[in-house]
Amino acid sequence: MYSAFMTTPERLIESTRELLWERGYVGTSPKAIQQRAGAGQGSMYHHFSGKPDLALTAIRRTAEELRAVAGSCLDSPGGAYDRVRAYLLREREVLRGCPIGRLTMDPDVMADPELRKPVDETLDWLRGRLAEVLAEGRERGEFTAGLAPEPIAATVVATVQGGYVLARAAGSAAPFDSAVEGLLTLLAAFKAPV
Amino acid sequence: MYSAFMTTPERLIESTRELLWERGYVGTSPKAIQQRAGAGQGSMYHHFSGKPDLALTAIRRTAEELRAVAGSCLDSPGGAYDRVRAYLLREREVLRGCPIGRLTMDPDVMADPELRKPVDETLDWLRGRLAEVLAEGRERGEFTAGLAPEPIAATVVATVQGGYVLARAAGSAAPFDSAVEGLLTLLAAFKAPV
DNA sequence: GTCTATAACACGATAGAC
DNA sequence: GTCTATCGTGTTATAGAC
Repeated sequence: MYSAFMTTPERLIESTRELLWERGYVGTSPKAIQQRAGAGQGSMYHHFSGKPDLALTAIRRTAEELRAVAGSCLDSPGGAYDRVRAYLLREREVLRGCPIGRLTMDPDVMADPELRKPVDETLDWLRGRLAEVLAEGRERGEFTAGLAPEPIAATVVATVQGGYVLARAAGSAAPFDSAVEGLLTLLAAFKAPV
Repeated sequence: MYSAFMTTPERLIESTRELLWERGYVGTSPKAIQQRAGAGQGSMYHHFSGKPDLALTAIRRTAEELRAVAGSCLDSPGGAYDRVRAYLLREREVLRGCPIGRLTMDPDVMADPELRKPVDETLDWLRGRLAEVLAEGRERGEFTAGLAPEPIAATVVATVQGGYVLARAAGSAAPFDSAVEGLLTLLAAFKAPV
């Protein structure tokens, strides 16, 4: 239940965002959304055409939020290694998983091009942005020439996404932290000698 | 639909394994299982107590299979780096994702300790086995002393699990292959000079 | 804008005939 | 062992009153 100071559509969107994160698209029913939002059925169908419409709005907002947070880590001043490190070590609710990445395992999301698009674009953007930071670092001589920006960027994003999987399986954030630690020591080997 | 030479329970288990892989636990209904298995409702409830029972049987079998395949890569003769490489490069249906890892995003699987156990144990075993191989390689002088087996093992498994996420989002195996390539170049930097 | 009523169907399971 | 019938509930809406 949300504050009465939020409008009904706003409460519906926020409740959908939470449920998509917790239970995915397949596991989230309109009824559950309505109950969490404290809104009736008529209300939901007045503001949105149905479950897909509401989900699309929710996913887009979550995607934008993720871009903003990741972007602020990667745009920060400082060296390339430290910016990647900041992205990897940023505060996370590890056991909840990634609200965007988890949608890739949802068959109904992947089957709908509209729902799928923001998921694809967000992870693609993230990989691209990381590759830019790494390339910049290499050109500035912070990294050795052997560092290939695109594959390493994919490895960084994959480590985070897979870290969530390991953490959720274990019921503990430890494997996530361990995977990130491992990646950072590997990456540190490519720092050019000062 | 399966061969008539498979027993009914066998067809039910195999059909459940496929559906859990494709749609997850929440997205898989008893009806869908029965239809794919070519079995009636009465048949399913005669051989299994219900959806959780059938799912448990299916998950255990899939977990065992994954252990066997991963184990055969990691137990192969040869150097530690090559064995990890063999695990990373083994044939995979990348776009289908990991049949075990995907279950970590399923709320009903995570909520049931019995269903969750094989998922946890499999990924935990995999991390442990990789750590053993890496530790062995370090002791034999194949890797430099700076390589920490446990964190790197977590990074390896996370890269694979996250690689699936990236591939499914992109609708292409390319990001998976890229992430693995990146990890292998990072790992190669820790090979001791010959 | 929000509410209740209703619909047609799916879910997950049980009962009992065959 | 397998089948159909039935059950109570949930799903995803639409209709129409307020």
